Amino acid sequence: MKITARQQEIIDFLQSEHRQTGIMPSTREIQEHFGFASQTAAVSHLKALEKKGIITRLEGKARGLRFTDTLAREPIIDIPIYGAIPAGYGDDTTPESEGCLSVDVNSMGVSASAKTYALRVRGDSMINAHIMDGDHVVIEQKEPRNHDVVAALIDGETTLKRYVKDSKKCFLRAENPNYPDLIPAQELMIQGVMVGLVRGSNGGW
Amino acid sequence: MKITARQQEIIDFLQSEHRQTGIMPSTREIQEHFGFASQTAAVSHLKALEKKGIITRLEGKARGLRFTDTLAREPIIDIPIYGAIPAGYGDDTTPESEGCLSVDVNSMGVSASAKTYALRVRGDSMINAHIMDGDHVVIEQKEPRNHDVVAALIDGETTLKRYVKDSKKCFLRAENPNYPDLIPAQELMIQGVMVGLVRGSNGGW
DNA sequence: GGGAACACTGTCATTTTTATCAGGATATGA
DNA sequence: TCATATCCTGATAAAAATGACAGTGTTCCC
Repeated sequence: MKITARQQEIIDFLQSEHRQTGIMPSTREIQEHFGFASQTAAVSHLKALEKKGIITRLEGKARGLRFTDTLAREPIIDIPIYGAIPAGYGDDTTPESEGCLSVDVNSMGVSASAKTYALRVRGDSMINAHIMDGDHVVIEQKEPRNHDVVAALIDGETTLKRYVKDSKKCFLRAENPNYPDLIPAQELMIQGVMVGLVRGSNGGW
Repeated sequence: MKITARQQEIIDFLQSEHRQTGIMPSTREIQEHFGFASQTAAVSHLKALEKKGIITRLEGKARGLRFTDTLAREPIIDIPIYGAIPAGYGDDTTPESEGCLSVDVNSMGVSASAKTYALRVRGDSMINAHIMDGDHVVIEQKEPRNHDVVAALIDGETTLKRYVKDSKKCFLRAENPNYPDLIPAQELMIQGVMVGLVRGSNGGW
């Protein structure tokens, strides 16, 4: 089953309309766009596309169109990006967001229900964990396990550290020899565990 | 302007319907779901939500509803993930995709029109560029500039290397002392330039 | 106590949209 | 050559959906 040139034009139109307006075009709008004298032309094209599995139609519903693979795509979560997390975080107050990072749950490996946020990394204290200045790390609010990378609140600023647990105590360690090692974890507030990282060409690397 | 409990219920319904069906519910469907005796109740709720800026309505259009912030979110591009890229790539043949990486254009910094694909990194030949085994790197098909990280085809396998240009020649260099340095670039096919990186908790790090 | 937003009922006109029936013309593969 | 798919016209019925008008209470704030 191949898609004909005309059918591809229809698909492109559906896609661009949906991107721009947020809703699918009606058969009449398709008709007008292509200059069909009859609205039936649009209908039969949609039928053909449905038969080929490109679109799914919900019968009896206005604009009841959907790209079949759109639902197949993993759901996308919007992760808010915070530059720095204020001290009182967690107590209902929503810190200022510097933007949004939208990724599908599959490629990041976080569940959609998890409480996550992203942090813009400043400095190179975690360079040996291959986390660079300008990277965005995705933090999930949960209990850290040994050797997890965690976001911790130190002196009012959030920094990334390696969480290390020996037989007795818990420590936080920077992954850079230039930074002081081993900070007792008891005195600190651990805000979450790193579960992902996004590096972009605009992220300065 | 606060959202009332009832209005939040409406929002939740719109959202869940849109997720499930791909299209927005009509006023009648809202009416039926909440058990309103009158369809006007649904209409006035939508008006209230529009006034508060939650949704945008396209008047005179069936199911002409959209969450205002959905369009504010940067458009999302679907980047196909390839494990290994066959030799003849570029000649119309679409290599097998191992899945999809969906990211908004802003956080990655790639334009939606650019030809991009993602590659799962194997090995640690670029560890000093802080690219780890299991990472997904986003490759854009364009001409490399000096010191760009590029995807190159060597012996039928795609590998990442640093592109270095001195006064006379172009070389490819691994970012790991254990790997052989300096491969003449002329003999190789450079497939694209790294523009982004995604590391997930399922990506083994 | 008055005004305003909220959360509805009930009715009705109008527009928007789907859907189907009956064709015509032109390809393309068995 | 016959069947089948493509890509259309033209007309018409029916359904889906919006939109507007006139009300009824309630709550909350000034």
